Amino acid sequence: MELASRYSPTGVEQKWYKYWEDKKYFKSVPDSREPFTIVIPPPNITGVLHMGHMLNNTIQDILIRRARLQGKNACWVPGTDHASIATEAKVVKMLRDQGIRKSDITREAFLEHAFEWKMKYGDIILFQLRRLGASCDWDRTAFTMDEVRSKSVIKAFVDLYKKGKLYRGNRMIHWDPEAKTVLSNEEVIYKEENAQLFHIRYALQDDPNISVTIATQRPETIMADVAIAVHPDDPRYQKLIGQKVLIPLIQKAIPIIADSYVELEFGTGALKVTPAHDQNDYEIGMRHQLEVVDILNEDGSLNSNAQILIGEDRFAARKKIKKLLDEAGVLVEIKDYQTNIGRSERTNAVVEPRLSLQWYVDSKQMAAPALKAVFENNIEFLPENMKNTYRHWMENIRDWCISRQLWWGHQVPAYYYDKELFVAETREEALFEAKKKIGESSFDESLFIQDQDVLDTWFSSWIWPISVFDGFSDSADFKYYYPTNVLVTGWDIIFLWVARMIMAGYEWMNEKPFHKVYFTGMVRDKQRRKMSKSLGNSPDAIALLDEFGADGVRFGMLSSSPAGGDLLFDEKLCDQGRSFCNKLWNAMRLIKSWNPKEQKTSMSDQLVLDWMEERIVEIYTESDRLIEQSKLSEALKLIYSFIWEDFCGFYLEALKPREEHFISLEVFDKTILFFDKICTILHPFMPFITEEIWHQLKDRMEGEDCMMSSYAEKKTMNTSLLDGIQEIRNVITQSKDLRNKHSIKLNVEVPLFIHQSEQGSILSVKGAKELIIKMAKLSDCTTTDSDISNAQSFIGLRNKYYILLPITMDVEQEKIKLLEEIKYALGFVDSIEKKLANERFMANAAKDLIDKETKKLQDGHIRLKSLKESLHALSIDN
RNA sequence: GGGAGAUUAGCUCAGCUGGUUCAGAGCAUCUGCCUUACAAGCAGAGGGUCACUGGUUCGAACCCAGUAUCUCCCACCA
Repeated sequence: MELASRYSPTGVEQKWYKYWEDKKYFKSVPDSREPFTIVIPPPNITGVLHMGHMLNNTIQDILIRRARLQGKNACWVPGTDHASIATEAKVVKMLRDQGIRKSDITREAFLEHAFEWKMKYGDIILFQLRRLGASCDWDRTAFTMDEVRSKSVIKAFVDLYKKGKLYRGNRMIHWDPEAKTVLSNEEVIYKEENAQLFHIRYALQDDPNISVTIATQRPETIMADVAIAVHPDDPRYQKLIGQKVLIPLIQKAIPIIADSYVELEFGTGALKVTPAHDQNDYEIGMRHQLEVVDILNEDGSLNSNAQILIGEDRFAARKKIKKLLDEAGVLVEIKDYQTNIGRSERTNAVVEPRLSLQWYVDSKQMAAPALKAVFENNIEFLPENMKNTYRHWMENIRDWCISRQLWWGHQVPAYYYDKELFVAETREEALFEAKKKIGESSFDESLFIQDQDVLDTWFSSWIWPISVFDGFSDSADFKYYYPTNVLVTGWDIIFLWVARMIMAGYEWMNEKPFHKVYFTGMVRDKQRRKMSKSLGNSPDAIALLDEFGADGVRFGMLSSSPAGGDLLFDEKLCDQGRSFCNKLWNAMRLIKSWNPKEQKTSMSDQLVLDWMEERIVEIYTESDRLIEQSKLSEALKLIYSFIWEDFCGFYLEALKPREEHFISLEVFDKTILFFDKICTILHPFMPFITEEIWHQLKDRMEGEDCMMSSYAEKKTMNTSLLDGIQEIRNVITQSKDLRNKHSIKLNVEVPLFIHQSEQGSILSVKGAKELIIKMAKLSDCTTTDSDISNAQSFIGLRNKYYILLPITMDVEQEKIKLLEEIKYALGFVDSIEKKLANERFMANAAKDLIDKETKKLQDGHIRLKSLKESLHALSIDN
């Protein structure tokens, strides 16, 4: 069977994914093994796979596959988030396209549409994750609004309420006029934007000739003004305090008050006080017992309290009122300035401060154990500096507004009868309580109504590590899998999600939800811009998978992605991943072309085999250590260069039969064994190609799959062998380089001489000679006791080497080269001698280090001597 | 306003507890090669005052102080 010279992931990836799934390799049930658990950060059902997901889930898959190879009971729980605001917006739009308005249908009808939408689109992203190779236990797929998760949410709410950690409060909140719901602080994104500052003149009620000029960015709210505030010490306004001014256009009289909140320097030093539409104004209003005039509707349009411009949207109203004020002659000036504007994370609408009655979680007491856990390193953060961010937020935590004026979500399990409030897990329970309190006889059930709001999406996410295992029902799964091992997520949701999960873990289970949090960076484009739909700079994830294959993309995502650091995505990296697949593929093709035969393994082959055996142990140990430290990209880079340089570049080249394809049985078998191990080591990173090669290499028994193989056993390493090969490779490179520099083609075979030193030479290693001759394309390789003056030379670890090239020597050039090397060697020796002569160094340095330095000094002296001899010989001969 | 981090090759970044075979990798560049697995390849090469200034130390890319530039987070004044 002829294999193409290029690896094609198409078909191969689908084949193996199905194979693994059919064999139920992703499935996990509690058993006696050690569990290794990850819960997925549930993607929104409105989402399609983007770069952030790919990065995130690649990392999770690597960790979970590695755990599986280590023999642990690996369990990766997938699922989706109902994404209250985002989904509701999508469904509203879908209905609008069908000519249906949300306001025209009932809550039940709307939810029916919404569930229908979810059924149709909600799991798309989970299928896209399969393309990436994600080895989730799909049987466990959870959804934040499915039965178990919904029950958990309600339980959590009722429990908190009973513990007195939930309350309703009438406060200034952030209102999203587009989604028509309240938002939590964390859902508002502030950004500096260009705005205008309007200076408007308010005339005194008693004397139209005197006026006060205020500065505002929102002139459309002047009708909601209830006072003008000035600083009590401001000399400009001293006489006016206590008097009244008229609001322009509507001529409403409002008092001038003094409040030290006002800054003298800003604007005109006079502040219009609008309690209904500004947090700080609200507080001023409270202090001065001012009324609250709300002139905005929930959609951001002006209501009848405004008296003018009723029904106009706030931004349209701003334009219009500007004209009106100008015509009235009260618009003094307009200044451009920059200010922070808060926008809704989901709809991007400018948020509106608004006074409203909402449900809150009393967060302060919950924060304490959550903060402690992280600072005592009971929960590890990666990168560590995220701890500071976390602490700052935790120490200044504000109560969490959890109610939302939406339909899609978990309806607040609170019920009202007249003015009485009943909170219970079911309507029946609440009803029972209500009747008990009110009295059965006078009870009118039609007056018994449930709270119309739903809960913040994050109120279901924060118990996700608990609810996916049905932890509130004390399940066996929960006991086995919780706490989970690691959470992999972006740092942008550290407050929205991570911090709250930790709080929830301690609140209900008195145990952390995960041991470690691996924060990934944001995926950015080459210009460092965050990838976003609106910029159009985000590549289509599926198209990428099609083009480069999942393994290629996984390689690309990971190869430049340290924890926490942002990833500058470049398709080139995926291309490099694809090339790597091709390299592996061709290594396999080479091995498959060999004809194993009963013959003795040559000495040089034996040397290479022994070396590779050591090298694999070394690479496994080192890469394992890196993964343990969560340095995944470094681990991958290490494995990559090992495979490319050592395995393909040296090992296979060294063993490759020159003309015939015959090879000794031992070499053949061992090579396959090595390749097996390499596949296993690489598998977590690039699962598809490794499984494919695994099966191409030889016929496997049932269940003998790369995904379920086991890691190489750790052994102590023979470092002298590793050093020996390093010297051999050095000699080979230098020999080739010298020929290259002198334009001697590689197929011109030339002799190499090794100057014997007291420690002998590399040729004392069995097989070294043959190996050097073969790899460096030499005619011969022998030792010598004297200097070869007409040859090109180079210095190895301990020996000097001469390569005899068919050229005439440039003596002067050679001398300069030697002098430079001598200079360096002198400095080197000198610095070590100084170091060793230093009492403080000898007293403080570890013994290991001193030994190492002593050895370095010896080597240095040998080199120096050899160099000097060469220079001497060169001078005498010429 | 408060806080965190960064500054190393043309670009993107490694460099763990200070120790001159550690100043590294990948990409890019240059030179030579279609050498029987791979041109998505092979053999090589060049390139850095480790932001700046001091200090600690026998020794500093690494520790300390200051300066400059940049990034991010939090809080927010109309």
